[in-house]
Amino acid sequence: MHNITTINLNFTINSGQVFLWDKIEDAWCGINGNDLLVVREPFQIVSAQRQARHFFRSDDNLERILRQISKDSLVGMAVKQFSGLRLMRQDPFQCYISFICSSNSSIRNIRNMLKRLCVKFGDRVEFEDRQFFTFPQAYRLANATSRELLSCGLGFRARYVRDAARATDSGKIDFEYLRKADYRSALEILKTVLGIGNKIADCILLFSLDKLESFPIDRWTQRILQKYYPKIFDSVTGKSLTEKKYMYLHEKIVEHFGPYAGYSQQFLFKLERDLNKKNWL
DNA sequence: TCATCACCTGGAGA
DNA sequence: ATCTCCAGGTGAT
Repeated sequence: MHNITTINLNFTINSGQVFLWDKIEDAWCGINGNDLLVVREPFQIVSAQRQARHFFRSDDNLERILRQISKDSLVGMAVKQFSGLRLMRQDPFQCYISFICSSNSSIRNIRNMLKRLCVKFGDRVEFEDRQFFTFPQAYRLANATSRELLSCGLGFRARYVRDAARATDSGKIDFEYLRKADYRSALEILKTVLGIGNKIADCILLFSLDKLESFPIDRWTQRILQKYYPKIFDSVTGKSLTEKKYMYLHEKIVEHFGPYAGYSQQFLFKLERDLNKKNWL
């Protein structure tokens, strides 16, 4: 049960990384790009499940990472409390669009927007007599009309989504290039897309492009830093996070939490949201 | 460079 | 029921 290879799907899926997952009977079903993933608990990664291994980042040296981030005592506590919580390696395009949609919205609402995009622009797949819709290809969203996007409830994000899809479709944004690029360069490139600022860029980098030093700083993360680390992160006081402040904070964060700060963030985020009884999916 | 403010929408809380 | 408020931010002034 406390084997380090055992994944707790409930913790993992309900930690704000993904939006298109549903628990159906005893299985968790999720959309990842063009794939439908179906997993059941207790879930243990075995070598044969190549796709699942990749998705759940089983290539990470988890023992080393958890040891490293547990040097911080609060993170260490969260690692024990949420044993089995993992970072996922999502389809980059889906992750990119998902977090662009997350802007000034709630998890429930984000999920609704994305589901409607899948139904309207994705492909229908069947599994065990149930219907699912995969995530749209970039060209489908790039060619969508604003009326169609608005009908999915995107609101002011419709323009962002269409422009972002066009950037991918035209090759201006190349995820495999970004995956190989260093953290800072990749961040700057993502931020050239309308609707992507520091926070959303960090989410995309952490959840789909293997940048484990990313530490998205949002309302919750700010709150966590202020509440538990008032001395170290005393610069989080103001409401607005300016560009300079964000960069400075990120430096301090990596200095304190280490090169796997992204994993730390995931445990802390889960801890604080649960503590405040916030809903997930 | 920094602080304010508007922004679509729908769910939760009063 | 009806209304207000706000939600994992960003872009424009």
